Amino acid sequence: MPRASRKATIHDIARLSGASASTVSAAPGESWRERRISEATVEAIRSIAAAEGHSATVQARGLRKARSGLVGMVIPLHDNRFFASMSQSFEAFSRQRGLVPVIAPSMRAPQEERRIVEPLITCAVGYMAIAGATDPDAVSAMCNAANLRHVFADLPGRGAPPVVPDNNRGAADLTRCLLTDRPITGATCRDRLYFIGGGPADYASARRTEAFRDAPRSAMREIAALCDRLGGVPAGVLVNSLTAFEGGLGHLSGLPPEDLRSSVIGCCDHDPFAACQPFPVHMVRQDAHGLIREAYRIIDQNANDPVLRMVEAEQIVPRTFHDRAFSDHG
Amino acid sequence: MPRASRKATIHDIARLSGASASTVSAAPGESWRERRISEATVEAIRSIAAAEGHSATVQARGLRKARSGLVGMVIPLHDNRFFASMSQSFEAFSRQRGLVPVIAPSMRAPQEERRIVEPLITCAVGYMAIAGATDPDAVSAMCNAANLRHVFADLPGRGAPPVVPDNNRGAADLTRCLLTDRPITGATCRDRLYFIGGGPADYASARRTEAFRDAPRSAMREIAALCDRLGGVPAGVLVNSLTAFEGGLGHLSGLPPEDLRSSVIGCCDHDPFAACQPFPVHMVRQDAHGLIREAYRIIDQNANDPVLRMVEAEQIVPRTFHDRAFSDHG
DNA sequence: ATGAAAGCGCTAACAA
DNA sequence: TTGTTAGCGCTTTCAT
Repeated sequence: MPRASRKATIHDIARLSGASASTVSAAPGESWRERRISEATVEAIRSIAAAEGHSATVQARGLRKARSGLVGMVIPLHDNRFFASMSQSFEAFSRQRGLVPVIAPSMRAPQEERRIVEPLITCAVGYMAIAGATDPDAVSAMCNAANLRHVFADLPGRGAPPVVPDNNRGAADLTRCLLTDRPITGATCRDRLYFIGGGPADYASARRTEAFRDAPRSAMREIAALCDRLGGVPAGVLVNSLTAFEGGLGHLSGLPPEDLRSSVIGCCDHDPFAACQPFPVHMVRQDAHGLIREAYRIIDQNANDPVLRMVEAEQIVPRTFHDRAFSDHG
Repeated sequence: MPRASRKATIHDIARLSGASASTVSAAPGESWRERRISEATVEAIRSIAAAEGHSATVQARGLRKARSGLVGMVIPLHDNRFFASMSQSFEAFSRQRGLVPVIAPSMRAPQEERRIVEPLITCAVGYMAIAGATDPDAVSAMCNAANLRHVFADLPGRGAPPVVPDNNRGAADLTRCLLTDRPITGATCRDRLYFIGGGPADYASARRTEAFRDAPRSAMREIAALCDRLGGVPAGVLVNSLTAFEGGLGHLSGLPPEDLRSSVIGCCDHDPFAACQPFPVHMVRQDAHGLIREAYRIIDQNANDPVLRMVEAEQIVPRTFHDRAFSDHG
């Protein structure tokens, strides 16, 4: 089924059209206007180029113009709701600008992160977005050495503009919702709000792969121990992440339903199925699209100040999972 | 913070090391052996190249060798568990071979699919994997015109080797599990097994974006109508996809728990949270990694026969969601 | 054991 | 309004 063994070049098109190579070169884009080439010539060239299936080779053009037409993005992994949403948005914004995005997963390992950034740099990407960086300073150093503009998303760095979700705000809103749902007096130990699955240390350590993998189990132990100590499920439980929430469910779903009746459960991350429990679950959906929109705004503006940009998250009220499609992160 | 304005070239390194450009060119790889360059010279060049932060520009090398070092993959969208797993695997296999993967989402639209394939071709990708193709024949035509090897995954095409999940086998296994759980006599209409959320037509039409988005709602209507007609939840419900399952839950979770006690529910797709319901759920997890492994086997073997390769799916028994980490797709 | 030189396909001055 | 020319940075014969 294969056909042509060698692709046509502008010289072939030049020969076929009777024009010169440079005229052919100018035809596809808009530069023929400045070069004052007649529209007729351009049309003629375009049509025979189309017939021959010619299109400028990215390598040659890139070599000449010192730009590859590629833009890079680093994410911890594809196989994750949040980062996949970011990929999807980055794709859309990039294509919209006529650029081809190269998205590479770092696997949450600083070493791998550096290994991933290097080929992106030698690919001559125009700029780079780094999401969930484990070693932002190292990445910044590499980018700066190559004079490459970059932004950080989700996890901040000091070497380039960072866009982060407003986690404090999100958690605060969530807490307020929980309190509205079930006024908490704090009269007894059980009548309080507890936070499960990571604290301040999470930023630096628990985001690493191994800890990440173990998060469900450890959250399950954590919540089981808490309930055991208190003699029942506390009035409010706020779970840090979906992974932890999964573990939390491991304990909570084994309990008789009436044990949960007077408790409110919340999670700082969102998943439509996770939201669908026999008890109400308050969730916060991170705005991955907004994060990337903001990142692209920085890129478009050519900003490079390291001021933190916050993007607000969205409150998800309990049991609304069927109001929106599973894949609808719009 | 930016530093060097222009990247060092082999000529710079040549000048600095006292060697010639061609010698510098041979140093990084293995070709210096055939060229009988002394190991000492190579080491010297390598060290000063490293010091200068030099690495061969992909554009120039690609132009010269007519290969870009890129490999392409087309997926319907990033923001989906199944396809994200495929991306993740494709990444790993590609990097393992020293190639940079470019993964582009087609949004399940044939027109977009063609728009996406074109830049990949002009990027001179070495080969291409197309997952969930909506118009495989058009893609094959484009690839063949560019003499580009390619394989299809998930959805087959006739123009290149296809790797597909063994859906029939998966559904059959699932059905057997359901029947084991709750022997179905078929004595009454309710005492039967029903299939929700798509039939044979799904392959061609319902996979389209619009239908995809509407799937939860339509599945919810479908199952509600069924239960209404039968006067209750049937003995067995097999749901086609996660999106449909989400809609199904919209109905089922509103029912009193005892209404579901004598029914078995199954889904042809898998999600750890979806599996965590107040009633047992049988699920099938597609082997995205296996699909890509097989696709890469085809690429490595340079095969191009259009014989269907099947990859088996994995049975997920009810309520095991906390046995594995959320992100652990092994 | 190494250097010189000729391009890969394209674009942008500079001519005409 | 268009053609000619000189490279972009690298690899690869072919000559030393």
